[in-house]
Amino acid sequence: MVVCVFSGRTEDSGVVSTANYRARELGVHSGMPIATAKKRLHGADSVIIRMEHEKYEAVSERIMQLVRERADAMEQTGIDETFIDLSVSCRGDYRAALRTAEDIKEAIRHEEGLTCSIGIGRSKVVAKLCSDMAKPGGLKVAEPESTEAFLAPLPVSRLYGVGPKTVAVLDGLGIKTIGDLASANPLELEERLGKKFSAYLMAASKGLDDEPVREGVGPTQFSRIVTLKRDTRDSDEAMAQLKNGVGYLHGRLAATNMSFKTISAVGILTDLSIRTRSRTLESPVNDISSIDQNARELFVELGNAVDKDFLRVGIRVSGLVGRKEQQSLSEFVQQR
DNA sequence: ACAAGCGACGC
DNA sequence: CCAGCTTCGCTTGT
Repeated sequence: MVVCVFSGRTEDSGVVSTANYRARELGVHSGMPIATAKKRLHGADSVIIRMEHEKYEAVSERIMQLVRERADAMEQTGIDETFIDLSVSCRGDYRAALRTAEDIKEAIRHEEGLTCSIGIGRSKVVAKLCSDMAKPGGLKVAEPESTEAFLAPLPVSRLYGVGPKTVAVLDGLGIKTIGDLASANPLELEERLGKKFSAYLMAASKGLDDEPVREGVGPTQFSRIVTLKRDTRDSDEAMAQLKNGVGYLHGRLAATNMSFKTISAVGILTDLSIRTRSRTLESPVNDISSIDQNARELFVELGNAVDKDFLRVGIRVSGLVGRKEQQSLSEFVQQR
Protein backbone atom coordinates (compact mmCIF):
# COMPACT_ATOMS: atom_id res chain seq x y z
CA MET A 1 0.00 0.00 0.00
CA VAL A 2 0.97 3.62 -0.39
CA VAL A 3 1.46 6.20 2.29
CA CYS A 4 1.59 9.94 1.81
CA VAL A 5 3.43 12.01 4.38
CA PHE A 6 3.07 15.78 4.66
CA SER A 7 5.30 17.52 7.15
CA GLY A 8 4.18 20.50 9.15
CA ARG A 9 6.25 23.64 8.84
CA THR A 10 8.47 25.77 10.99
CA GLU A 11 6.68 28.87 9.84
CA ASP A 12 7.25 30.91 12.93
CA SER A 13 11.01 30.68 12.63
CA GLY A 14 11.22 31.48 8.92
CA VAL A 15 11.08 34.70 6.99
CA VAL A 16 8.60 35.87 4.41
CA SER A 17 9.70 34.90 0.92
CA THR A 18 6.78 36.23 -1.06
CA ALA A 19 3.88 38.40 -0.09
CA ASN A 20 0.88 39.17 -2.26
CA TYR A 21 -0.39 42.62 -3.03
CA ARG A 22 -2.76 42.66 -0.02
CA ALA A 23 0.10 41.77 2.28
CA ARG A 24 2.24 44.54 0.82
CA GLU A 25 -0.53 47.05 1.47
CA LEU A 26 -0.35 46.02 5.10
CA GLY A 27 3.40 46.60 5.28
CA VAL A 28 4.54 43.03 4.88
CA HIS A 29 7.55 42.46 2.63
CA SER A 30 9.83 39.60 1.73
CA GLY A 31 12.70 39.06 4.13
CA MET A 32 10.58 39.99 7.14
CA PRO A 33 10.38 37.43 9.99
CA ILE A 34 7.14 35.48 9.86
CA ALA A 35 6.30 36.42 13.44
CA THR A 36 6.53 40.14 12.64
CA ALA A 37 4.47 39.68 9.50
CA LYS A 38 1.75 37.89 11.41
CA LYS A 39 1.51 40.74 13.90
CA ARG A 40 1.03 43.29 11.12
CA LEU A 41 -1.56 41.15 9.46
CA HIS A 42 -3.40 40.44 12.71
CA GLY A 43 -5.31 37.65 11.09
CA ALA A 44 -6.32 39.47 7.90
CA ASP A 45 -7.78 37.05 5.39
CA SER A 46 -6.93 36.99 1.70
CA VAL A 47 -3.30 37.51 2.57
CA ILE A 48 -0.71 35.03 1.54
CA ILE A 49 2.80 34.82 2.86
CA ARG A 50 5.28 32.07 2.34
CA MET A 51 8.29 30.98 4.25
CA GLU A 52 11.68 31.34 2.66
CA HIS A 53 12.50 28.01 1.11
CA GLU A 54 16.15 27.85 2.03
CA LYS A 55 15.42 28.04 5.73
CA TYR A 56 13.35 24.90 5.48
CA GLU A 57 15.45 22.83 3.15
CA ALA A 58 17.79 21.43 5.79
CA VAL A 59 14.86 20.51 8.04
CA SER A 60 13.10 18.95 5.09
CA GLU A 61 16.10 16.82 4.22
CA ARG A 62 16.34 15.46 7.74
CA ILE A 63 12.64 14.69 7.84
CA MET A 64 12.75 12.92 4.50
CA GLN A 65 15.64 10.81 5.75
CA LEU A 66 13.63 9.77 8.80
CA VAL A 67 10.81 8.67 6.52
CA ARG A 68 13.08 6.94 4.02
CA GLU A 69 14.58 4.76 6.75
CA ARG A 70 11.13 3.36 7.45
CA ALA A 71 9.99 2.73 3.88
CA ASP A 72 10.42 0.12 1.17
CA ALA A 73 10.57 2.84 -1.47
CA MET A 74 10.14 6.57 -1.38
CA GLU A 75 9.31 9.32 -3.85
CA GLN A 76 9.60 12.90 -2.65
CA THR A 77 7.22 15.15 -4.57
CA GLY A 78 7.68 18.48 -2.84
CA ILE A 79 9.64 20.17 -0.08
CA ASP A 80 7.16 18.94 2.51
CA GLU A 81 5.53 15.99 0.76
CA THR A 82 6.54 12.42 0.03
CA PHE A 83 5.03 9.08 -0.94
CA ILE A 84 6.29 5.79 0.42
CA ASP A 85 5.46 2.23 -0.50
CA LEU A 86 4.97 -0.30 2.30
CA SER A 87 3.62 -3.15 0.18
CA VAL A 88 6.53 -5.47 0.88
CA SER A 89 7.15 -4.81 4.56
CA CYS A 90 3.47 -4.69 5.52
CA ARG A 91 2.10 -7.18 3.01
CA GLY A 92 -1.35 -5.68 2.89
CA ASP A 93 -1.69 -5.47 6.67
CA TYR A 94 -3.10 -2.01 7.28
CA ARG A 95 -2.53 -2.23 11.01
CA ALA A 96 1.16 -2.74 10.35
CA ALA A 97 1.14 0.28 8.05
CA LEU A 98 -0.59 2.26 10.77
CA ARG A 99 2.14 1.35 13.23
CA THR A 100 4.80 2.46 10.78
CA ALA A 101 2.96 5.75 10.25
CA GLU A 102 2.79 6.34 13.99
CA ASP A 103 6.48 5.57 14.26
CA ILE A 104 7.18 8.18 11.57
CA LYS A 105 5.06 10.78 13.31
CA GLU A 106 6.84 10.14 16.58
CA ALA A 107 10.29 10.31 14.97
CA ILE A 108 9.53 13.64 13.29
CA ARG A 109 8.09 15.04 16.49
CA HIS A 110 11.01 13.83 18.58
CA GLU A 111 13.82 14.76 16.19
CA GLU A 112 12.50 18.02 14.73
CA GLY A 113 9.68 19.06 17.01
CA LEU A 114 7.30 19.12 14.06
CA THR A 115 3.96 17.58 13.29
CA CYS A 116 2.96 15.90 10.06
CA SER A 117 -0.14 14.59 8.38
CA ILE A 118 -0.23 11.07 7.04
CA GLY A 119 -2.65 9.30 4.75
CA ILE A 120 -2.69 5.59 3.97
CA GLY A 121 -4.45 3.94 1.05
CA ARG A 122 -4.11 1.40 -1.71
CA SER A 123 -2.83 3.93 -4.25
CA LYS A 124 -1.18 7.30 -4.45
CA VAL A 125 -4.37 9.17 -5.17
CA VAL A 126 -6.09 7.68 -2.12
CA ALA A 127 -3.11 8.17 0.19
CA LYS A 128 -2.86 11.78 -0.93
CA LEU A 129 -6.53 12.44 -0.38
CA CYS A 130 -6.36 10.87 3.06
CA SER A 131 -3.39 12.99 4.06
CA ASP A 132 -5.25 16.10 2.89
CA MET A 133 -8.19 15.11 5.06
CA ALA A 134 -5.89 14.39 7.98
CA LYS A 135 -4.47 17.92 8.01
CA PRO A 136 -3.40 19.35 10.28
CA GLY A 137 -1.28 16.80 12.03
CA GLY A 138 -3.59 13.83 11.73
CA LEU A 139 -3.56 10.32 10.35
CA LYS A 140 -6.18 8.74 8.12
CA VAL A 141 -6.40 5.25 6.71
CA ALA A 142 -8.67 4.16 3.85
CA GLU A 143 -8.87 0.38 3.83
CA PRO A 144 -9.30 -1.19 0.38
CA GLU A 145 -12.73 -2.72 1.04
CA SER A 146 -14.26 0.62 1.98
CA THR A 147 -12.29 2.90 -0.34
CA GLU A 148 -14.88 3.22 -3.09
CA ALA A 149 -17.67 4.01 -0.66
CA PHE A 150 -15.45 6.48 1.14
CA LEU A 151 -14.62 8.32 -2.08
CA ALA A 152 -18.10 8.32 -3.65
CA PRO A 153 -19.68 11.32 -1.87
CA LEU A 154 -16.63 13.58 -2.15
CA PRO A 155 -16.52 16.32 -4.80
CA VAL A 156 -14.32 15.57 -7.82
CA SER A 157 -12.13 18.55 -6.95
CA ARG A 158 -10.67 16.50 -4.10
CA LEU A 159 -8.86 14.28 -6.58
CA TYR A 160 -5.25 15.12 -7.28
CA GLY A 161 -4.99 16.59 -10.77
CA VAL A 162 -8.54 17.93 -10.89
CA GLY A 163 -8.46 21.72 -10.91
CA PRO A 164 -10.96 24.46 -11.84
CA LYS A 165 -10.93 23.73 -15.59
CA THR A 166 -11.57 20.04 -15.15
CA VAL A 167 -14.26 20.70 -12.56
CA ALA A 168 -16.05 22.93 -15.08
CA VAL A 169 -15.88 20.28 -17.81
CA LEU A 170 -17.11 17.55 -15.48
CA ASP A 171 -19.87 19.78 -14.18
CA GLY A 172 -21.04 20.21 -17.76
CA LEU A 173 -21.40 16.44 -17.93
CA GLY A 174 -23.40 16.38 -14.73
CA ILE A 175 -20.52 14.88 -12.78
CA LYS A 176 -20.09 16.44 -9.37
CA THR A 177 -18.94 13.71 -7.02
CA ILE A 178 -16.31 11.03 -7.30
CA GLY A 179 -19.18 8.55 -7.26
CA ASP A 180 -20.67 10.25 -10.34
CA LEU A 181 -17.30 9.88 -11.98
CA ALA A 182 -17.12 6.17 -11.21
CA SER A 183 -20.36 5.57 -13.08
CA ALA A 184 -19.71 8.04 -15.92
CA ASN A 185 -19.74 7.14 -19.59
CA PRO A 186 -16.07 6.59 -20.53
CA LEU A 187 -16.59 7.63 -24.15
CA GLU A 188 -18.14 10.92 -23.11
CA LEU A 189 -15.22 11.59 -20.78
CA GLU A 190 -12.67 10.76 -23.46
CA GLU A 191 -14.28 13.12 -25.89
CA ARG A 192 -13.98 16.05 -23.52
CA LEU A 193 -10.81 15.28 -21.60
CA GLY A 194 -8.68 12.99 -23.74
CA LYS A 195 -7.95 9.31 -23.47
CA LYS A 196 -5.13 9.35 -20.98
CA PHE A 197 -6.60 11.74 -18.45
CA SER A 198 -10.00 10.04 -18.66
CA ALA A 199 -8.44 6.69 -17.92
CA TYR A 200 -6.73 8.19 -14.88
CA LEU A 201 -9.97 9.75 -13.66
CA MET A 202 -11.95 6.54 -14.04
CA ALA A 203 -9.32 4.60 -12.13
CA ALA A 204 -8.91 7.31 -9.50
CA SER A 205 -12.66 7.39 -8.87
CA LYS A 206 -12.33 3.82 -7.64
CA GLY A 207 -9.12 4.59 -5.78
CA LEU A 208 -7.09 2.50 -8.17
CA ASP A 209 -4.59 4.65 -10.03
CA ASP A 210 -1.55 2.61 -11.05
CA GLU A 211 1.06 5.27 -10.45
CA PRO A 212 4.09 3.58 -8.93
CA VAL A 213 6.09 5.08 -6.10
CA ARG A 214 9.17 5.94 -8.12
CA GLU A 215 12.61 6.09 -6.54
CA GLY A 216 15.19 8.65 -7.44
CA VAL A 217 13.24 11.18 -9.44
CA GLY A 218 15.32 14.32 -9.73
CA PRO A 219 14.60 17.74 -11.19
CA THR A 220 14.33 17.99 -14.98
CA GLN A 221 14.39 21.77 -15.24
CA PHE A 222 15.33 24.93 -13.40
CA SER A 223 13.82 28.33 -13.97
CA ARG A 224 13.91 31.81 -12.58
CA ILE A 225 11.22 34.41 -13.09
CA VAL A 226 11.16 38.03 -11.96
CA THR A 227 8.49 40.69 -11.94
CA LEU A 228 9.69 43.68 -13.95
CA LYS A 229 9.96 47.11 -12.39
CA ARG A 230 7.88 48.40 -15.26
CA ASP A 231 6.12 46.67 -18.16
CA THR A 232 8.26 46.45 -21.29
CA ARG A 233 9.02 44.21 -24.24
CA ASP A 234 12.61 45.41 -24.54
CA SER A 235 15.08 42.51 -24.46
CA ASP A 236 17.93 44.53 -22.92
CA GLU A 237 15.73 45.64 -20.06
CA ALA A 238 14.49 42.10 -19.52
CA MET A 239 18.01 40.72 -19.42
CA ALA A 240 19.24 43.50 -17.15
CA GLN A 241 16.65 42.54 -14.54
CA LEU A 242 17.43 38.87 -15.02
CA LYS A 243 21.14 39.30 -14.29
CA ASN A 244 20.85 37.67 -10.88
CA GLY A 245 18.64 34.99 -12.38
CA VAL A 246 21.37 33.99 -14.81
CA GLY A 247 23.78 33.64 -11.90
CA TYR A 248 21.23 31.71 -9.90
CA LEU A 249 20.64 29.18 -12.68
CA HIS A 250 24.35 28.78 -13.20
CA GLY A 251 24.72 28.16 -9.49
CA ARG A 252 21.97 25.54 -9.42
CA LEU A 253 23.56 23.71 -12.34
CA ALA A 254 26.96 23.83 -10.69
CA ALA A 255 25.61 22.73 -7.33
CA THR A 256 23.88 19.71 -8.82
CA ASN A 257 26.63 19.03 -11.34
CA MET A 258 24.20 19.14 -14.25
CA SER A 259 24.13 20.61 -17.74
CA PHE A 260 21.20 21.64 -19.91
CA LYS A 261 20.33 21.02 -23.52
CA THR A 262 17.36 23.35 -23.91
CA ILE A 263 16.96 26.94 -22.83
CA SER A 264 13.84 29.10 -22.96
CA ALA A 265 12.94 32.74 -22.63
CA VAL A 266 9.64 33.05 -20.80
CA GLY A 267 7.46 36.13 -20.84
CA ILE A 268 4.27 36.66 -18.86
CA LEU A 269 2.37 39.40 -20.69
CA THR A 270 0.22 42.10 -19.18
CA ASP A 271 -2.86 39.94 -19.82
CA LEU A 272 -1.15 37.15 -17.83
CA SER A 273 -0.79 34.91 -20.88
CA ILE A 274 2.54 33.13 -21.18
CA ARG A 275 4.78 33.21 -24.27
CA THR A 276 8.01 31.30 -24.70
CA ARG A 277 10.86 30.95 -27.17
CA SER A 278 13.26 28.07 -26.78
CA ARG A 279 16.18 26.40 -28.49
CA THR A 280 17.85 23.05 -28.07
CA LEU A 281 21.63 23.04 -28.28
CA GLU A 282 23.87 20.54 -30.06
CA SER A 283 25.31 19.33 -26.80
CA PRO A 284 24.70 20.00 -23.10
CA VAL A 285 26.43 22.99 -21.51
CA ASN A 286 26.44 24.63 -18.10
CA ASP A 287 28.56 27.76 -18.38
CA ILE A 288 27.22 31.16 -17.49
CA SER A 289 27.87 32.76 -20.89
CA SER A 290 25.81 30.10 -22.67
CA ILE A 291 22.89 30.93 -20.43
CA ASP A 292 23.33 34.67 -20.82
CA GLN A 293 23.92 34.73 -24.58
CA ASN A 294 21.18 32.28 -25.57
CA ALA A 295 18.65 33.91 -23.28
CA ARG A 296 19.53 37.31 -24.70
CA GLU A 297 18.93 36.15 -28.26
CA LEU A 298 15.70 34.40 -27.35
CA PHE A 299 14.38 37.53 -25.65
CA VAL A 300 15.03 39.54 -28.81
CA GLU A 301 12.93 37.00 -30.74
CA LEU A 302 10.22 36.92 -28.12
CA GLY A 303 10.10 40.70 -27.74
CA ASN A 304 9.60 41.04 -31.49
CA ALA A 305 6.86 38.42 -31.54
CA VAL A 306 4.58 39.65 -28.77
CA ASP A 307 1.84 42.24 -29.12
CA LYS A 308 1.80 43.24 -25.47
CA ASP A 309 4.47 44.16 -22.92
CA PHE A 310 6.02 41.74 -20.45
CA LEU A 311 4.88 41.91 -16.85
CA ARG A 312 7.27 39.20 -15.73
CA VAL A 313 10.17 37.56 -17.49
CA GLY A 314 12.10 34.39 -16.82
CA ILE A 315 14.72 31.98 -18.07
CA ARG A 316 14.30 28.23 -17.99
CA VAL A 317 16.90 25.54 -18.58
CA SER A 318 15.62 22.04 -19.23
CA GLY A 319 16.70 18.75 -20.64
CA LEU A 320 19.04 18.43 -17.68
CA VAL A 321 21.73 15.81 -17.86
CA GLY A 322 24.69 15.01 -15.70
CA ARG A 323 24.22 13.85 -12.15
CA LYS A 324 24.73 10.13 -11.80
CA GLU A 325 21.64 8.33 -12.93
CA GLN A 326 20.26 6.32 -10.08
CA GLN A 327 17.64 4.07 -11.55
CA SER A 328 15.51 1.55 -9.76
CA LEU A 329 16.06 -2.14 -10.20
CA SER A 330 12.79 -2.62 -12.06
CA GLU A 331 13.71 0.04 -14.61
CA PHE A 332 17.09 -1.58 -15.02
CA VAL A 333 15.52 -4.97 -15.66
CA GLN A 334 12.94 -3.49 -18.01
CA GLN A 335 15.67 -2.15 -20.28
CA ARG A 336 17.22 -5.59 -20.82
C1' DA B 1 11.45 10.36 -32.15
C1' DC B 2 12.35 14.88 -31.22
C1' DA B 3 11.49 19.92 -31.05
C1' DA B 4 8.63 23.79 -29.97
C1' DG B 5 4.78 26.18 -27.91
C1' DC B 6 0.87 26.16 -24.92
C1' DG B 7 -2.08 25.00 -21.10
C1' DA B 8 -3.54 22.84 -16.58
C1' DC B 9 -2.31 21.59 -12.05
C1' DG B 10 -0.19 21.84 -7.61
C1' DC B 11 3.15 23.18 -3.92
C1' DC C 1 -3.44 39.14 -9.90
C1' DC C 2 -1.06 34.53 -4.80
C1' DA C 3 4.62 34.77 -6.45
C1' DG C 4 7.56 31.79 -8.21
C1' DC C 5 8.71 27.09 -9.58
C1' DT C 6 7.85 22.53 -11.18
C1' DT C 7 5.76 18.56 -13.86
C1' DC C 8 3.08 16.65 -17.31
C1' DG C 9 0.09 16.25 -21.50
C1' DC C 10 -1.58 17.80 -25.95
C1' DT C 11 -0.80 19.58 -30.54
C1' DT C 12 1.72 20.74 -34.50
C1' DG C 13 5.63 20.36 -37.27
C1' DT C 14 9.84 18.04 -38.95
